[in-house]
Amino acid sequence: MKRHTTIEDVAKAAGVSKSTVSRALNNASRISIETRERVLRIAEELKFEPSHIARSLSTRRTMTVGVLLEDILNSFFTEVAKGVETVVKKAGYTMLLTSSDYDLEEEYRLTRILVRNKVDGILITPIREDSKAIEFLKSRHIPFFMMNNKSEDPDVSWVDTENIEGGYIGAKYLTDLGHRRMMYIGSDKLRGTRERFEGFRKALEEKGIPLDDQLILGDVNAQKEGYALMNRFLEKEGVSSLPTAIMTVNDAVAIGVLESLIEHNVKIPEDVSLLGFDDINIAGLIRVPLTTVHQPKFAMGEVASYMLINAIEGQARTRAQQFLLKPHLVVRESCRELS
Amino acid sequence: MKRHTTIEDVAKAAGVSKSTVSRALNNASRISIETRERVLRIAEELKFEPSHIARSLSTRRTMTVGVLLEDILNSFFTEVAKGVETVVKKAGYTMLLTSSDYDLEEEYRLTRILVRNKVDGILITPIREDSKAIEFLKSRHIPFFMMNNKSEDPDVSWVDTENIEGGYIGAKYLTDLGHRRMMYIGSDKLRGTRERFEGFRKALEEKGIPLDDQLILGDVNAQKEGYALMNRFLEKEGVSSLPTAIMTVNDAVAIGVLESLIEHNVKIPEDVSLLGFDDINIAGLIRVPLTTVHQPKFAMGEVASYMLINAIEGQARTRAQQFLLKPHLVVRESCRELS
DNA sequence: TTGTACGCGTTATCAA
DNA sequence: TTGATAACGCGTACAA
Repeated sequence: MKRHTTIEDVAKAAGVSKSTVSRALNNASRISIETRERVLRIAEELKFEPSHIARSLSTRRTMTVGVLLEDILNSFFTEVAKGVETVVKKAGYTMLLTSSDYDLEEEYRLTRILVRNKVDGILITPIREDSKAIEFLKSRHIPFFMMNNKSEDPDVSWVDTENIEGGYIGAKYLTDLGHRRMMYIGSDKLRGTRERFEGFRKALEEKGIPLDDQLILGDVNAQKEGYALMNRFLEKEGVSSLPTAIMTVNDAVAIGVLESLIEHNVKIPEDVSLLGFDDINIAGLIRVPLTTVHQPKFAMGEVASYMLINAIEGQARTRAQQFLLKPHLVVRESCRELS
Repeated sequence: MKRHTTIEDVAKAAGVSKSTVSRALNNASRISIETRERVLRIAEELKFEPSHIARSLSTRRTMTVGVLLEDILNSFFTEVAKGVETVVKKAGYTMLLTSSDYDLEEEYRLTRILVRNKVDGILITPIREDSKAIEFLKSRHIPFFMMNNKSEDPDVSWVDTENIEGGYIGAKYLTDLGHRRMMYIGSDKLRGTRERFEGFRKALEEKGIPLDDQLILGDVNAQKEGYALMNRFLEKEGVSSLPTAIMTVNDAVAIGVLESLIEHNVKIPEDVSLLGFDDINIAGLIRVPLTTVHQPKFAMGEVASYMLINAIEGQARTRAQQFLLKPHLVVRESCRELS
């Protein structure tokens, strides 16, 4: 059974006590330059790596933040994570990344695992703002920050895009192009979708377009699901029952839908206009460059992690904070004007 | 200063000792049903979460595996990670995900952080098979498994695609289409690229096409870099000096290159044929559906993590293992036959 | 400036 | 079936 080198080994090799080694590694003060350098040299020779575990147990700090995303295969989330990583790393923290795949039980399970791991704080894109995971974090007084969702609770901090406005911008663009009969694909279980749909509704109302005529298709979040849903629809209802425009809850779903449409020989945007949401890095490069509503993803990760670390390290009990990010339309080639 | 509930608190509340609580939580044996259920109930009431930190310190196991990727924004790697997550989760482990961004120093730094965190094992897509990070892992006898790379060292376990064959398949396809003057974009610093290029060379040799006529452009791995490189090339050399076909080291780079070409009004595949590598999930959906060499990404993650956990948990000192995965060509629309 | 001794929260060992 | 006690490896008052 091989054991790793401990602080004790270094101490012996240097002929000093554990505390001296510890001071040499952390506390620059209260130690003579000579012994400090000698200890450091010996530690390096022995390839000593201080046990993060033991250190955390002692200091009650782990210097890690847990990041719990909904779908790691959707680059919306990895772009957010990239923003997180940037600021977190600069502050000396490590991020622990996991993904719930939109499964509430899994989200709860992973949250508890993060807490067991004693992360200093948690960044989460919650499936629902009132999920068990959120309740758990609140009751345990774990510093956390919601991303890509909102909460009515004034004690909860979050950063989110103005989804109603985003939905409105997108739908207004479609109605301005002359579309009257549309399909909205998303998940009514998610607040973000509901808000985007609310904006969609608002835009239609303004033009006096009845909502009853619209097709609302739900519970879809991931690319695969969008693909499967559209396949089912086309096989059941046929191409002829397609509306003139489709708005999806995010680009991943839009791409899945696009894939299905192409396989069924539906031309975009000639036969159907397609509008996404998020503006993920690939959106402009897919077969039909996707017109979509841009979300500031990287900034979302930056803001959330910056504020979380503030809360972790802040001495005074700071108030919860909320941030709204502005979306904007990015016009590409997936929508056409109706003649 | 708020403290979390510990095993001690539960013990007091239940009127038993720490050891009994511990047994109730882990060891089903050697404890009476009644006390066990009572303890568990009380633990639940107190929302007790055992400290993973303390447990790890005691058991010398963390039940986490570190996953160190090269580029988290390239979905090749997240697809591999998805494969890892699947088997790792089933075995009760958590994965700790990080990304080096092709930076050797960063790779080394992150490796040491993972070791400090006392992960039970490490899965790594190493930038180089002989990097400091790998040396470090070997010298410290940390169980690890290389993905997406090979090693001559018989003690090192790895899983990789047959890159030479992959490069050959791709280049042969291009030469069969009649291409004679090509451009190869990758990084000669990476073994995978060198191997793929070796296959490229082999295919050209078979047809008697001189290698000297080919343009070899290096150090490019990520989408952004591919985009920047092609921009520089076009601005310096002009569109007229473009070859008839471009082969890239991976799809991410191909997409970046495509982006640049489109902006310069170069038509794919009419003006230039473009061939990728990896077959990432988006490859078939980009503006010009990408003809590419498929790698079994998910399987790569599965094999590596399965074997790593075997090594971690295996009692007998198992030999190092090597796996070669077969690539195959996926023909889409980004290459054309030369008349 | 350095060393001693204790605490962090859990599991493992050995008695009872 | 239970409980007391010693690890696990590090940081840190407090003492020297």
